[in-house]
Amino acid sequence: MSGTREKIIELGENLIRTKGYNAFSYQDISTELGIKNAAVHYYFPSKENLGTSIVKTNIQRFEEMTENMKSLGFDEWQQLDAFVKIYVKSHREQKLCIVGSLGPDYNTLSETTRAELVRMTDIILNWLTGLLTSGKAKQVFSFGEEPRVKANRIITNLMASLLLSRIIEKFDFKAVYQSVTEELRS
Amino acid sequence: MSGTREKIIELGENLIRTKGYNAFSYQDISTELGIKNAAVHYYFPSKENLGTSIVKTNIQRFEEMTENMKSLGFDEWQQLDAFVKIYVKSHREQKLCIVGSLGPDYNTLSETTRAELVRMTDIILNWLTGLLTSGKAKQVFSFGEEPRVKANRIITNLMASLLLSRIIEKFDFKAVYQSVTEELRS
DNA sequence: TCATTTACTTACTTATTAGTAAGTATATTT
DNA sequence: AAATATACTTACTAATAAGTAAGTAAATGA
Repeated sequence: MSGTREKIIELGENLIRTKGYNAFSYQDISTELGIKNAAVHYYFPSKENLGTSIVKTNIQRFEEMTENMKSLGFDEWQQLDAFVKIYVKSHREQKLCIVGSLGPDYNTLSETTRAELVRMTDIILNWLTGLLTSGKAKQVFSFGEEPRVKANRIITNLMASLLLSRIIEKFDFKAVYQSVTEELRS
Repeated sequence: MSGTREKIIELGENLIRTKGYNAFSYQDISTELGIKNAAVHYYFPSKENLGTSIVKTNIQRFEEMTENMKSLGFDEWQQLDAFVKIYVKSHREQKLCIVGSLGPDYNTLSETTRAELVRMTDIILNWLTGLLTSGKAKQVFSFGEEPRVKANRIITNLMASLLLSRIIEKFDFKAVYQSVTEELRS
């Protein structure tokens, strides 16, 4: 096993998050990996297939992370910090998140890829809502709104800040994510 | 004058905001307008050219709106409401905003289109920052953060909420934009 | 009225795309 | 040792993309 399949998924994800789904081609991947176009089709018969696999991999990664935090007994603040760190890392790597990259192309995606994107977005929003609900109940987080609305506002802050950082060089990404968390302190 | 040029710009904008920049073609436009491919190239020699014109048109529209509000003596709340309404309209039409649509494709855009997108984003962020600064000084808006950071957080809330509304059917867009404004009440 | 500009069409070209069918060398299994 | 599965390559196809050169019909201007 040379791990080509995994490399294709990783490269595909990076391409989606830097150029966008409709701007990358199988050639981009095959050239980078030093293989032929058809070799990519060997693993992923169609682009829709690859797109779906990339989203599925991301879902798995997210679920492993949250389950891991749970089993390690992370408190609400630790979990929130770990979550925010995902976006801080994306920002450092000048990448958008998967949802922010594939969302604008939603209407051009296949039904199966759409379904996975919906599932991923749901999982993230539900997880964060749960975290905020629990943190509010235990009074470790302090905020006035409904947890679901607060979750929506935090995620939109993080997602679109990655986008604006790409456009506006001096966009203060740090100020945004810091105010997101500081606001929750009581 | 048949207004073909204006129709192309309008259609192009709608295509960018529904399918994304790299997913639409001159064929999409020519077919819809009942003209030939080459006719679109007659007005806009290259796609980069069209993209740039679309962003420029949006900048003009935004500046006309803000100048108009100023000359009509709109107060801070009226101006904020008018601004939020742009996104409410986009939401109703199931479209993203131009920045949210072109941002993910930023790395695939030409230098000239990028420059206009940067300019547009700057203009909007500066305008909202100014509005929040003035509203805070007059104590008609109440918020703790720096106006620039608050502006960033409001815009990211609105932009990415359009995106999430596209993915998650039952995404509560209204709850987000209402909490954005209600939060500013003292 | 003649010349020119405007607003296109016709008919291409070149490049790139996703995708496929058939072949091959190397491991792995029986 | 023979059969088979794995991981590809070679060599394409068909579709679509952006873009162009040359032509045309109608309106406008001198």
